[in-house]
Amino acid sequence: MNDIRPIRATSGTNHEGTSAHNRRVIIDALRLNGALSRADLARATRLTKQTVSNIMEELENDGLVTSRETVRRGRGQPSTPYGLVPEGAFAIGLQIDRHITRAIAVDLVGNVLIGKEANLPAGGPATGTPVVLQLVQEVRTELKLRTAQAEKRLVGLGVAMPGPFGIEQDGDDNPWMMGAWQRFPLLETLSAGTGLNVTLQNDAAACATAERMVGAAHGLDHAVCLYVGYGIGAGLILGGDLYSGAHGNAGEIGMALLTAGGRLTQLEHRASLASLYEHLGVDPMAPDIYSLIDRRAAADDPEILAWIEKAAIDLRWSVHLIETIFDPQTVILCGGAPAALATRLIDAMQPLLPSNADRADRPLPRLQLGMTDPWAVARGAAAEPIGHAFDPRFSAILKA
Amino acid sequence: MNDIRPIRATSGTNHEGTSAHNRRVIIDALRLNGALSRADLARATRLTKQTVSNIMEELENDGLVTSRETVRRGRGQPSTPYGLVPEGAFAIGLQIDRHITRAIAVDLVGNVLIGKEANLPAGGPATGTPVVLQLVQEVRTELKLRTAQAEKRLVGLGVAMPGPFGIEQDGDDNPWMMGAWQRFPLLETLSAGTGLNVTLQNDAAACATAERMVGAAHGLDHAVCLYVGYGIGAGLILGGDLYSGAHGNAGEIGMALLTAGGRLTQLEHRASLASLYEHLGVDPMAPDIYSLIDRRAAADDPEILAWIEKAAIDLRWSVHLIETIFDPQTVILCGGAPAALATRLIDAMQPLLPSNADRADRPLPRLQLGMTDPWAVARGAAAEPIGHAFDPRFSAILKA
DNA sequence: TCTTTTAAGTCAATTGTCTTGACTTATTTG
DNA sequence: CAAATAAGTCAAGACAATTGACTTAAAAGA
Repeated sequence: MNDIRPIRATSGTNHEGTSAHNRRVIIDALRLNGALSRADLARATRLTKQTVSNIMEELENDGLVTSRETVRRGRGQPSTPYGLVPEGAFAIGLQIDRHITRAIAVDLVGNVLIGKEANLPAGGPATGTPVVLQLVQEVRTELKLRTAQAEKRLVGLGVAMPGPFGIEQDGDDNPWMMGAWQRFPLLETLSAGTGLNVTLQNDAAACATAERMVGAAHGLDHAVCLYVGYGIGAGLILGGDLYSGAHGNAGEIGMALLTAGGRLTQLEHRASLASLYEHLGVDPMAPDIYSLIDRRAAADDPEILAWIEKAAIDLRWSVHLIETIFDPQTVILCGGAPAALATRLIDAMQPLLPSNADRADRPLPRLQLGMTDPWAVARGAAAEPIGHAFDPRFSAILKA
Repeated sequence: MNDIRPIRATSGTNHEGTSAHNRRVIIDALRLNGALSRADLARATRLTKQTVSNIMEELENDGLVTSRETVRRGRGQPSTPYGLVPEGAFAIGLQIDRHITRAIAVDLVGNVLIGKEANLPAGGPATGTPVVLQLVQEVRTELKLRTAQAEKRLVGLGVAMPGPFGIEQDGDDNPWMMGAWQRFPLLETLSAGTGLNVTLQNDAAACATAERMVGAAHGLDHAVCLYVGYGIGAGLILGGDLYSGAHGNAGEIGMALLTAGGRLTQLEHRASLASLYEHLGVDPMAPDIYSLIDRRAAADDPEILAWIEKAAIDLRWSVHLIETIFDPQTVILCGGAPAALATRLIDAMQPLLPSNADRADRPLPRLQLGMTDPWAVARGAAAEPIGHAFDPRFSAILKA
């Protein structure tokens, strides 16, 4: 009698879904192509001139776009391009790493306005959460002082930290593995502490998000970011969207197993900054380690070069694996590695292993260098709420 | 002056996109849950009762749904469930393999109505295309005889064959690698030869499509089908959709490199029916090879068991890799391997390697058995046009 | 048995959003 | 200076979902 089976279904949509989608499509087109006239937008989106005009008027009233100088392009009435207003929206990005946390404020077009960092005390979330909340608060306050409208145009707080999430791991007691943070109800805590919409992704995914919004993956539908940081992971842009898997752990290739020296080991143990620090015998906790590595790499320090040679073998394999499995348009090396190290790694990885990605008509290189500054992860974290609020996506048309 | 840069943008949508989406959502809900009343559908899709009623009337007129016996569920007017009409749509699926081709006809709910197979002569597309077209024509003719409406309800021809596509490979002259087929303009030829909409996917993707429509991946958003056939590949259901990559070659894990016996080799060389045939010294061209292997496996033939032991090592690694990289809800072993072999493979793969997929709250097993009959690939090929025509997808709301 | 409650489903009017076609404006071309 | 071309607006129309009142049919309770 009481048939309470849950019914599975996709949500339907209605006029508002249509309208929301079309707004996003227009914002996206302006982000990808720069300023465009209403007529250009109508052609590109296949909407009618009139529809575009109506939406543009709305967007202008909402402070998201403004008109630029008219341009004459041959016959006919000159067109009036419209461009995104950077101050149309803001987001805060937060990176939580092993011994450091960084918070930044970005605007609608991805400019970094403010960046602050702080040391994270040992002791996990119990002692770390107040530090993190304090840092976010500082950035938020400064943003408020700079731009009066910022507070009400703040679309969310994006958080990035190393994964995997929700797994009981071996060596979970090792503070470097961040197990305590990974099992902590971070979203709820930060949401309650800030009153903002909070989202979480792993650091590789955050890098991919950043590359997609303003970097080498801009406008690409299929790209994989190979993130080399303290750990190693892949951020996946598949079909135009970030892919996170069923539990947010997709792309954790650091945990992929490979046979090296006759025994099965994790990729992470062979090619990551952690393995470099170990190789060099330096303390990963040292505050200036990033610039130290950068300097030594730039000076072609033989110890570093030796590690690069070794790591390149496994990274070459990783690129081959990524190309074979994902069939992307390009692979982007990005993230926590200093620029001098990253460029040398890429050089050492040449020639890449033959793969399905060898095609005569490639418009993009198989492997390219992405962002390598220490703030890249935070930028990606900040890009997530912006993208969530403004990018065209299937779920955005569906009813709540 | 002449600024002819192409403008990149997502397409907008309008009322028809909305309506098309809502129709698809309803059909999808009926496929996933079986017959549902209009009120149930309204709740599940978040559409209003009235909207659902309007759409149901349309769908009934189009012959896609019919009412069932009314059911009393407590107080209130009894509800009238509606279910999909199997004869509402048909599709033809075509598998092209190394020495054999199979064509089937399926209906809207995935029933296989007709299946025919033929030997493919050596010589590639030049000699094979007429055979393939003939086979499709036979199935189509028989379908027409059985169901008067079938011809005008035929939504397309789905083709599946081994990948990768569009690559110049080593050993391309080897007829077993099907290089000539892979570079042949198959879509155009079949489209011209049949007048149908034709789509192409690799055999692993086809299996995943079949598992999604009527098999173990039914209703799952994140599932990977590990296809073990003459080659080995992965069919990827990511975020509710089949993922094919930038060039249709995503999931070609057979070409992934691993170190075995001290040297780098492809997974395909270690664990695939090709490697089994080689191990057994049998001719892969033998017409009854499938049942031969099935019988020998069922009888626990020691040579087969030896191969299974060896292949299980690499397949365990594959499952670990898939879980690590895709973070799916489940992995499904499916495809061209006979049932007796597949079940023994799964047993031999236990225990699986520890991975991110080890979670206390798993609702599904990490590895399960999917379809293993020789027709699975053709079924998946046939499922593609049906899914394309009736499943909710982002691209279906966009303007042409 | 009769009334009330509850739920399915319909009817008719309304609303929100895109589309259509005619029109205006501004520029280049000949 | 007229014709051609393109950007952009105006006002009416079309389409599809929504709303709220209504009808129908069954169960529950008095």
